[in-house]
Amino acid sequence: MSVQERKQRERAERERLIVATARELAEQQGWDAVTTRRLAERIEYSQPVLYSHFRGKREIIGAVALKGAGEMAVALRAATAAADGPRARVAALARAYLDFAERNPAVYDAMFQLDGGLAFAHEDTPEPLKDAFAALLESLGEVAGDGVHPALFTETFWAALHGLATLTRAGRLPPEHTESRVELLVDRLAIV
Amino acid sequence: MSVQERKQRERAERERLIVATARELAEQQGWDAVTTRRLAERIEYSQPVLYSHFRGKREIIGAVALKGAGEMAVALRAATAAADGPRARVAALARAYLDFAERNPAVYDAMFQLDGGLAFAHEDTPEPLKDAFAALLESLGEVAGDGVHPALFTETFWAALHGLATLTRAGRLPPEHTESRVELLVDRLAIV
DNA sequence: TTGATTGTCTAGCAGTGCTAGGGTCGAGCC
DNA sequence: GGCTCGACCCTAGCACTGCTAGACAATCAA
Repeated sequence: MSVQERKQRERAERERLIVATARELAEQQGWDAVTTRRLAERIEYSQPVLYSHFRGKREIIGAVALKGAGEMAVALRAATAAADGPRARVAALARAYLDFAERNPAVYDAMFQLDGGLAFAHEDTPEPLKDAFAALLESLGEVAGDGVHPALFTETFWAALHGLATLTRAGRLPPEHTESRVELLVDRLAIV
Repeated sequence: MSVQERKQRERAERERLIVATARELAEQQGWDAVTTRRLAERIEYSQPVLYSHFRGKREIIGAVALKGAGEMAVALRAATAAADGPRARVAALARAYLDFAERNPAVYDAMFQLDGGLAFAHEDTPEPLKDAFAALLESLGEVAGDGVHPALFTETFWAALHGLATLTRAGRLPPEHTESRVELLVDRLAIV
């Protein structure tokens, strides 16, 4: 059985390699540059190997998104843990979120912009996605204010951050006053 | 000279046809379905004709975006004109914005999601885009609150709306409580 | 009627995601 | 140790994409 186990390990390792390479390529040259041929060449296998791991390019994007969601959750929790008081936590959360989006644009796109074939806001939503939302909820829930459902408040705040992140990166918003916009958002939306 | 004028008119008419057809196709089957071949077939000309009007697909998307921006500005102004008082105006604006995004998803994508080769937040930003932003500013500027720059407030509010629009349509947010989210946004962000 | 210019189309390029089918190699049995 | 068979992977190819060169036809000025 040890031979089979080794093969399974190697397969899992290769799958990680595919996802990591796709992510790397996307961060370097954008998702358009992530073609199955280029990806195959970088992992030093032929194209069909990709399809033995994933149904298609879409699923590879989905895998990158899941990995990214896990990392984002960690980053958000780390940022909020270091802050004192609800107001500071929310501010830290917002900055950490935008920072993650700016530092990992391709991953962010995979999560929220591209079609990775993932289910959102569903019972069969993958765990990392639920957890990333939970990380938002933990800090945002405590500043929702009376009579406002914490989840609904979180969704709204998240949408605002998402709008800032995407419009800024797409050149629709000048990047200079990002900090002021975040402050405005936190000041007005969060009730401390 | 009348012959040349007629030709020019016909060319302009064909250009409108291209843009309208691209938009129609995109709204019906998504932008992925808008290929140069399909588009050419629908306008009953060969592909190269498209390239005598536009540098490429990207510019066609840009043309659809510009047309859409003009329509959005009209829709927003119509909605706010019918409302009494700053608070009601902002609420009407927000609803009209999300309504436009929902009713014209392909146009909305062309404007804010896809690369149409347009310049944003620049001095050489095309007029329709500036005007759409101006339409937002007209109603949002009056509820920015003391010490907050109207343009910055407008950008932030707009980003929040954009986040709601895109996340909802991409299935990242459940569509049920959109109205509650909008109310929350207006209540907290707008200072009346 | 000719010559030139403008306009359009056919055909093709390099690239895309994805897959069928053949071949190789190694694991497991005698 | 040798053999068989199945898992694995690669070559080659499909139908499609955006875009363009070059041939051809229609229209204009002289």
